[in-house]
Amino acid sequence: MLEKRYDPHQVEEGKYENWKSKGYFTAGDKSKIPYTIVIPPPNVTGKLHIGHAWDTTIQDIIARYKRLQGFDMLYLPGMDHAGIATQAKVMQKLVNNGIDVTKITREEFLKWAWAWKDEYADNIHKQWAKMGISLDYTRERFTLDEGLNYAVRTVFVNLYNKGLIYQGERIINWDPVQQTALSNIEVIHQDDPGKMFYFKYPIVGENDSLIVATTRPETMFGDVCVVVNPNDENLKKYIGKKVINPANGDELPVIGDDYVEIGFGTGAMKCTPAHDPNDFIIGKKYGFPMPIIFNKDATMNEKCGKYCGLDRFECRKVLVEDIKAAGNFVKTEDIVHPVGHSERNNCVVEPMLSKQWFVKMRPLAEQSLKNQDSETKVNFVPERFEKVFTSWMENVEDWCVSRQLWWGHRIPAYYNKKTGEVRVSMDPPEDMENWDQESDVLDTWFSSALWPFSTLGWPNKTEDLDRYFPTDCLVTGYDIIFFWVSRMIFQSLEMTKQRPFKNVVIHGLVRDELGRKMSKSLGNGVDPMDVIEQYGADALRYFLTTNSTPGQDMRYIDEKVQAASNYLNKIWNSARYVLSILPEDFAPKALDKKDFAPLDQWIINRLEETIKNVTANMDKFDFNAASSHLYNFVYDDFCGQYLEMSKVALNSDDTKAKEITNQVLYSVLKNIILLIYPYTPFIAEELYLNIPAHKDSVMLEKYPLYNKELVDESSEGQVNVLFAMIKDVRNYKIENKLAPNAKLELKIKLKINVFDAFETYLKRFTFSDVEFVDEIENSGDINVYNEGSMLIKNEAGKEDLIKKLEKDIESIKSEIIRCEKMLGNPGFVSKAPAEKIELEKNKLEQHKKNLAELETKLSSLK
RNA sequence: GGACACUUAGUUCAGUGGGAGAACGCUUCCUUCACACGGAAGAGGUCAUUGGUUCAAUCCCAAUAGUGUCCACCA
Repeated sequence: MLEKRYDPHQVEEGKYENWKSKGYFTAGDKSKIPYTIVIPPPNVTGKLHIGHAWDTTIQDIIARYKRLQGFDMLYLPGMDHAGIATQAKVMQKLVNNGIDVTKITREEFLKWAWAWKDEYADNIHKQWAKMGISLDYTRERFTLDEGLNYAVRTVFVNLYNKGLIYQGERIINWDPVQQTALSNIEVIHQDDPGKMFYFKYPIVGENDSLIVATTRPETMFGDVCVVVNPNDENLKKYIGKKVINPANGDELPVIGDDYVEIGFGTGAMKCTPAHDPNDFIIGKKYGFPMPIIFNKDATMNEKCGKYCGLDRFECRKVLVEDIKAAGNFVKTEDIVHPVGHSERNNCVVEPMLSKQWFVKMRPLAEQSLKNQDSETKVNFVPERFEKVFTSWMENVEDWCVSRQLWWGHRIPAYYNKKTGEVRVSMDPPEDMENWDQESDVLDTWFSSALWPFSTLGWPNKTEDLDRYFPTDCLVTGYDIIFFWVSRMIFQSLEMTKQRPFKNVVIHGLVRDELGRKMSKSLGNGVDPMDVIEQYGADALRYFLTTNSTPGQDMRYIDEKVQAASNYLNKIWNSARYVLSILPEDFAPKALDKKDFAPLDQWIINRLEETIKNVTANMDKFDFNAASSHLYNFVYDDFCGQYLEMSKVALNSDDTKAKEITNQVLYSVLKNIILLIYPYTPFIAEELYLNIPAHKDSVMLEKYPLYNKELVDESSEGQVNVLFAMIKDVRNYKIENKLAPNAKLELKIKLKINVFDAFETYLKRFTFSDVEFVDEIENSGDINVYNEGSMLIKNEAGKEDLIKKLEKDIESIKSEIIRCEKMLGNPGFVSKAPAEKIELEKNKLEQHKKNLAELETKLSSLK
């Protein structure tokens, strides 16, 4: 017997471990059609946040839905080593433990990092379990494990041999805190307040000067020339002359290039090829030297004279003061301009000339774009995100993949100690003593990009790869379309000649109650484990997946989780009630619509309709729409109507009616449990295990299928009359200030013969005394229905009743006017579809009929 | 500078080319034998603004305003 109150903790206790130990999460049934989802591997840097909970719950709903539909469901788990983020955290931990990280070796560090990984992986496993994520742990992978390293090396060597990976000296984004290169998308441009400095660059040998503006005076030590537009009437006379760099007194040539925009700024631009991507292009074009003026930690280096050793921002201050003192300062302006920050630690990124490894993106991007025009395109849900992907691909630049870190896949390149020859190969050269391996590792996203196939054993031709790849569905947030989705697509197409997934379901971000992004600095993050502690995993899951439309952001609102919990309590209690009625020897039988009373038929019609709608929306990944169909069915149809009305049959002497009612109650309850199961597996399992004739787990059941054979709408009209009567009686009692259980004298006449079907219901449920008459007296208070009428003898509240009637008549009159206007419009009659016209005609007729009846009633009342 | 999204009830959000919906909140009533984490009844909206397409626009199109997000090397 179920407890009176749904207690999520009691319900959720032990279920996950049971499922897992029984092997229900394990894929591999060859008799079924495979369906594959790989988890977006969370970083081993910390615990899962509410965004992860959303992401994985969507996946789990799909997984549980597909599994119940009879697919061989593979939901593959794993985690990401998250190079920079993890290395930073482990280093911090070592510092906190008093370890001198400057003396530590690569090997020692990696030992610490692996220990860290184990600890955090353990934590994440526990969180997945709490949330009920049905992952196949027999196939769990880590982006840094042996097999994935093999895949990474294979891809690197392959791309290198095709000329799609190269080593080059280019301007990259330098993170001076982590002291590593970053890719473009790891840099966040934000508008920061800053200053534009204007300096005089005196002309050599003349009493004249050029005014040059810059936001980064400290880079002046790397200036190689000043550029003006050759068509600039005011400035072209300076081309060929030399100017003095006010920072260090160097003589710089003035050159002409139409890259510089006339009229922008002062019209003269200083060129620092080693520290600005545009200047780099110019520097290269004219063959200038490219002096690097920063150390790796972004302090000034020896090229900066007395400023050597100063922090870049400190240098800026001092230098500006010195230029002022020398009389070359013109002015400053306060400006707001975009400044690049490291995505990981928010420090200001420094553009810096550096030798790094790059992936040549153009050919790979072209291939990905071309694939979107084919039948095997990746289907974005919602569709609009495809444009985000394609426009990025169209403009993508080469991808800097080398990182100056330890925690990651070490690049399989080797340098010959004597000749300097570079060799890229799967395995180290045989005479390794003569070679040094590249010390850099690869960008974390390089290995993540291979995730959908590397986890299945690629490049080996494994059974799993053959069976489960390409995967069916990837679920992720729109914020990592560039980082991850795009890269999986091009790597997969290049390496496997197949798309990595058929569908990619994009969701938004979880925001706080005020719509703000959750962040550590605001301290407004919500820990899913706290929510589970308070409301249970099922309520959290239900809330997360039913409160937004696909691709849209969502706010975390505590009351809504509470509402979800109330809904589950509602289902719980209805189940408790149904189970309390079913006889001990109850045995489910196949339903046959010829046994149904009109009410039974009605609820079965509603159920089948619900199954159809839920399934259709599940298939579209629209979980909000799917769940609301079920919600309405549970509250309005099942609990609101059928559960109450069926009490009549249950309390009657009609054993046949009782038996059918029991069968219907059982069937509806079981279907509700199965339909809610993907969302809230714990409570579904608990209820399922309490219904008669259950299997060992709800996970062994079959998902409901729409069954047309059970549907019959011929008695809908009768049921609707009944419901309308009940509603009117309730209204009547309220309007007349009668107690809900007050006895009423009613006279009812129905044109269609539903007396047999409803007499008991009418007597038992809503009314206390029902009197049936053949004719309705044209006096007293009368409520009229399409198929009949109901007479209520009434003395009290006559005035209120008249008021209400008048109000109803007003609104129905305006409806009639609307209909008549429409039907009187020649445009409508000639152009609207025939069925629309028919519909309006019927409406008008109905309204007129209702109006006449209301008016009769009103006049009889008066 | 480009691109995308959003603007609907007090709040958070669904939705549809032809009579405006949910949840929460609010008002009134009810502890009646599944559930007061409940039930019944109800109030509350010129669907941002202005044009256009259409027989018909909250919905499609365009512009405007506001909000948010992403992309972008402009000194």
